[in-house]
Amino acid sequence: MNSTNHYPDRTVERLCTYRRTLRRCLDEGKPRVFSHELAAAHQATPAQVRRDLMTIGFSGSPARGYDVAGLLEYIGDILDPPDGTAAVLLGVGHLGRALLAHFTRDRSPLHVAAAFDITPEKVGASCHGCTIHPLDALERIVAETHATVGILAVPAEAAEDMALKLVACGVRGLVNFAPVLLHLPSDVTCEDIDITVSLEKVAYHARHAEPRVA
Amino acid sequence: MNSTNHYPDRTVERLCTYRRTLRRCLDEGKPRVFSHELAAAHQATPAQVRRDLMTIGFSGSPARGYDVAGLLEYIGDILDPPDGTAAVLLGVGHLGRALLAHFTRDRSPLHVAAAFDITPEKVGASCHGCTIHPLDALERIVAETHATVGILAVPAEAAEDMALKLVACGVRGLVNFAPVLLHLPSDVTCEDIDITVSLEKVAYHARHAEPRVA
DNA sequence: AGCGCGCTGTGAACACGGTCACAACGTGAA
DNA sequence: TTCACGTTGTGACCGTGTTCACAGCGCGCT
Repeated sequence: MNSTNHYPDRTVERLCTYRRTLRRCLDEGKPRVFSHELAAAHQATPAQVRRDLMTIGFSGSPARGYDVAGLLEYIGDILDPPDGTAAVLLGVGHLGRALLAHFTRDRSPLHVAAAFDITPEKVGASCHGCTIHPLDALERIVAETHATVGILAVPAEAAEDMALKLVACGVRGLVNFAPVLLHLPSDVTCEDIDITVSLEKVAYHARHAEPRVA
Repeated sequence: MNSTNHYPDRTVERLCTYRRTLRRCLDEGKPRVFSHELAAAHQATPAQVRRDLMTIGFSGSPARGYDVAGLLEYIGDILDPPDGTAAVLLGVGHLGRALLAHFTRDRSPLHVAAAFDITPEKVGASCHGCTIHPLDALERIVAETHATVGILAVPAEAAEDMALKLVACGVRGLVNFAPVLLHLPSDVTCEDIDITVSLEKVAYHARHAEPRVA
């Protein structure tokens, strides 16, 4: 378990979602959870949950389960940098606005620090509490806000350009909503969210599902 | 290769994206492609592409590659029902509106046939060319439009309820944007798109990426 | 016509994540 | 104090998806 190249992607993903359940437990005043409870709240088996917690090195106690507050903090230490994570949004179209609305509502250790758009008449305006900046302010604002991730909500044609601009500013993580593959340096992490593909996949599976299994 | 339970999810996903590249080839008047060209346009190796095409039973010719038009049609026969796929959208908030805008622009064999919302003042209005219906019209309209997939863009608290309503109407595929796990019958396919988790994952990986690899 | 290059098709090996099954152990009851 | 139950921690196993490596083959060049 060296310092670079940490935990597997799938495990990290589940950690993010375990947190939600743990927070709910905390809200409900539930001090301890069992692996099977966490498993039920996710798409997982108890063994999977235990394996994940083993992977990150968190121990529970037999017959009493895992300490909710302790686990929550432990996961937080893994996922969150001490000073929170700042993101910048590129492209304030329909999707960009929806994302801004989402992240101003959503309570999470992540916040969108600034938004950018090329359209001159959008620049200077504010959307869901976030000021829209011109593109040429990107480098300055990324530096000022210490943003480490970028959200690409721009048209497909502009996506790669914008991605490279972000990378040039030092951003090393991207979430890309444009339906194109971005060619990026290997030290940049990119998560593609392709709504059309997701829908087509689901439509396919829905057509070919067996009538009934369980 | 029985009729139910078809191709692996990952393969289907790549087929969706291969189509994009193939359409672009067609637009450019390129009649044939090699596996390494398709691979370069995706996150894949040439062997992966050949394996996918082998899986679906499409043959190319050595030294000339794959026929673009033929492959495009072949994939279309696999992915698209003969009469297209209709989807319904539940929840016309910020995200719902962005999705409507997206799908009225995007040319694909998929279209959003109707939108639904509980808010009385939204009902009856039209958004990006799509009429917003009241929830109690769901069953009728799903039947009329032969919608097979549902898009959930509702708050987390309402998601499971809405999902079950859709399933009761005969919908067997869901795309869920709400940050909760839906408990559904096993013959229903559900794809979760969780933007917060994606961002947290990317932020994590960005923090732990090795400084440079290739 | 013959040759060589470069592509496809595919069995075999590999890697990874997920699951099983069980030993170890703490807790609560008797 | 002792016992039995239920849960954790984990080595071994398994299945799936990806990659390797090479045989087979068609095209274009000479």
